[in-house]
Amino acid sequence: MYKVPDQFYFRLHHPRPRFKSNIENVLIYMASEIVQIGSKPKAEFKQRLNDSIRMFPGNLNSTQKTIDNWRTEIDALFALIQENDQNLEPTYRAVDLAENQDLVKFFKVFCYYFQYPGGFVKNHVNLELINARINFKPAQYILTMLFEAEQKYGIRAGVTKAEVTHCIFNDLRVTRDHRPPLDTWDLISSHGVEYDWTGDVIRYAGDFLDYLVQANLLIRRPNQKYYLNKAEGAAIQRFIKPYENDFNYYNKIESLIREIDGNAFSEDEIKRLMLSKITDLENEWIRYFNTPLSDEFFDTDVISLVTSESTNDSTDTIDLSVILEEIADYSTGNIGSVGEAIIVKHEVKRLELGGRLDLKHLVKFIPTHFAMGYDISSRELDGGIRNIEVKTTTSSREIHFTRFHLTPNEWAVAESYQDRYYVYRLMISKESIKLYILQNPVRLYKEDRIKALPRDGMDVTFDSKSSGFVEELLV
DNA sequence: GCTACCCGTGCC
DNA sequence: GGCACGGGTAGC
Repeated sequence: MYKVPDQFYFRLHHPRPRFKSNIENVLIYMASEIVQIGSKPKAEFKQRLNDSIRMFPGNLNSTQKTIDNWRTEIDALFALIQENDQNLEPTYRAVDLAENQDLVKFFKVFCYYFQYPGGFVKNHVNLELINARINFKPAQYILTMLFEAEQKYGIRAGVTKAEVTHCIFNDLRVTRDHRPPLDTWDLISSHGVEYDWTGDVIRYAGDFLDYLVQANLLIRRPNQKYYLNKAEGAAIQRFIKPYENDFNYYNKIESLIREIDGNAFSEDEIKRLMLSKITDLENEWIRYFNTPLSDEFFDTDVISLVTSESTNDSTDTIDLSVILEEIADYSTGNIGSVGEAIIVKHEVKRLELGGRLDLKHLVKFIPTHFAMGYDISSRELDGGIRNIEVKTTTSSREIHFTRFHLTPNEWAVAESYQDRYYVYRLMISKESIKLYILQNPVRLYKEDRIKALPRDGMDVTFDSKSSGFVEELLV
């Protein structure tokens, strides 16, 4: 059994995600609820968020303890809430996730910013990391290692959770001394030794590798190894390059260190000063974690997502690449415009199959700046108008619970067009593209078939499993 | 005393 | 073996 030599052993840790198998649904739910609550005094904010968590399917009978744990741990890890004066409020990241529902992008950004030391662990833990001189960005290190190994040896380089745990995460020669990634690869590939695979030991590195999969940067094969996702070459290069901005604890505490060096403080005083400085950095960390990145930097490239090597052997999924070839012109757009392009194709096909070739040319995309309250003007088979608002989500795995936001204008337009107004909910994942069609959302709401909460328009929630709105995508 | 990550334990 | 509940417990 391989063990890191004692003098180099330092076990890294981050808050443990609950709901691991359901993380996409929980994250969108939490972000949406946090945005819905808005800016509120601390106690009220916490209470309202607890109430929301309690309403999440399966939580009705959980103890208060579990509810509190959800609230604090999800926020600690993903930085969805920030302090502002005496209030708590949603962060930019929470708003972006709630509104755009681009989970792949969310995880890319998360992995990009994730580092040790980092604001997601308690201050005294960060102090230990700083005292140990740890300075480690796991996404950058892992992606660089796999990329360089592939370049040098011309192979497909894959790693297991256990290898990443014992040869990268828990070894100061990497996390403190920045051993060249290729050297680490050589070590891993030459080892031929057993590793400790038991639960908690490999949990943290394992979770992080899974986040890289959610970000579409790695793929996990049935042999339990993680490989670079060839379809995301450009994004991977962004992780490998030096960062555009950085959150360097060591630079930020430099002046304090100088002050300590110049004075005869006791050990307790030094610890207190350091902890207080790290506490001060906490809000700055949340702001750093929420720095918006330019769209072309991280917006999900839908082509890359669906042309990724599949992680299962299912053969009954539709051939997504065929669909995407047809909309190749849009491949650099954000997920919203790709979704709209897919729906234009879908509508043309629907009219064709309905024998109305004469109406095809009337399917039109309406640019957002016209503020019509819908994205696409299409036709019914009887020639009547069908106005369509497209709402798109991406994630690595399929998600089942879904919500979307309609602006005040969209909701008002929906109300006036009634049965002529449709919401096309398009959910793009590595495994499939699913389309849910909601005709006349205002009526569905009045008939209690969907839920909607007013917030600068309406937050609409429906359950894709039980509501029966699913429609086959025709492209 | 309370809060919020930490992580043992037991379920699936 | 993976995963989450909810008790543990350090630090505020």
